[in-house]
Amino acid sequence: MNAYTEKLITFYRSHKRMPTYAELATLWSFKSKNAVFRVVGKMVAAGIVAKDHLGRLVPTSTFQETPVLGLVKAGLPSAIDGVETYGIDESEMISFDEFLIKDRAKTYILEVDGDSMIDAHIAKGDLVIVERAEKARDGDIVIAEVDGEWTMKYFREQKHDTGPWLEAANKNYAPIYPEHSLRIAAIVRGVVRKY
Amino acid sequence: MNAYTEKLITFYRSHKRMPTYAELATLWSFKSKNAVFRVVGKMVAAGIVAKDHLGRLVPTSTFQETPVLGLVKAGLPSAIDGVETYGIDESEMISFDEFLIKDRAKTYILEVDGDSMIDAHIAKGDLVIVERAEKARDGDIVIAEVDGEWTMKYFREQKHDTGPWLEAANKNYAPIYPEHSLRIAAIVRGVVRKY
DNA sequence: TTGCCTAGTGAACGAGCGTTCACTATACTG
DNA sequence: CAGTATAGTGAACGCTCGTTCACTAGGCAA
Repeated sequence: MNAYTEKLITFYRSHKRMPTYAELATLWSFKSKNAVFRVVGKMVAAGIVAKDHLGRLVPTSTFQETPVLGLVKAGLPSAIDGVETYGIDESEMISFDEFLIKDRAKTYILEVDGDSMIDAHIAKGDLVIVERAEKARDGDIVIAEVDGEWTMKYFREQKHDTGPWLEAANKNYAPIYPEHSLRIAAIVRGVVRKY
Repeated sequence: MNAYTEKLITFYRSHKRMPTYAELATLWSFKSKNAVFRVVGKMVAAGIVAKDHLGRLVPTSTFQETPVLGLVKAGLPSAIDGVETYGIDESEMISFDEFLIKDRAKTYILEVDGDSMIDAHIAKGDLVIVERAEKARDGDIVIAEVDGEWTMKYFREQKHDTGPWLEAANKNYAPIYPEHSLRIAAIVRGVVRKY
């Protein structure tokens, strides 16, 4: 991660687009676009950036991602070295948006209220990433309408005579055996909590 | 969210840059760039996209974000309507990357191992977003090196004669009163879990 | 010293950019 | 029916784009 790359990424993150060669000349303190042209050429060769079908720069994965350093408890020594020394070149990088969302058109966020899924470590105030779906598999955490009321629970397929039912992750809540209707609206794909 | 906007956002997400007017003409099935020019003009007026200091299109918040529909348990009726009807125009939108990360240069991701923070609903396999820091405040969840070992715990300031100490969120783990050293490496800012 | 590589300058190129203008066809208004 | 918006076409504009070429200065090897 050299100085050129750093400034380029900073530009991209603040402007939400790639700079032109003229802008890069200013950014990198070159007086000629040709100097920029050759530095960019090396970056492309190194896979730091990519080029469009007609010359324009396109960001690679590096630009929106955050380094994953390792386990918090096991194998930490070398990982935590990274925290101190900025030695992030070899670590994995992820973007939360890409990590959490598979099908954008079907994905929504809901804020959690209540404690019925607390034993699954989904607490009040957490955000859940849900994906619209009509069907779920046993064990999925689903957003469902059961007998006219909406709720988030574990989906249980069969095992009870009356067909699919719902189970809370909290022993204070009884299982829900739908009387009239059970309609799946979405499946929970992830949980996010911020402090 | 009309058809023009949808196609534009799709283009941006797959190409990671804004299209040119010529590309938009193809995308929107116009034969003239002028038709594009006027549609874009209305979009800019409506705040859907923005323009650069020299004409080029720049994405707004809409482009990388996901709609937040509402609470899972309370006030759900209207919110869940959104899930079904795509009526997402009025809902809040967030980008996880922007939501979770304040200072990119100081932020890293760690994978959680062990169950010492389980009562804080941070389980094995979760990812924690941490921000490098030397100091923490009472109650923060920190990544720290205590007497040569790395751990994730609640940071407790004073209250014990020997100075700051660490507390697990699991009654099976005893509090940690550092004998020689307690060094804060990072503060936990968020948790992410994927199913 | 000579020769060669590297890094940078500065001018020039065609192509594609966003934008403007003149014009056409359709639809709504009185 | 004429009159006026509205939406689209197609050609043209100046400007900036990425790229190329010719040239200069410094460093290193033979």
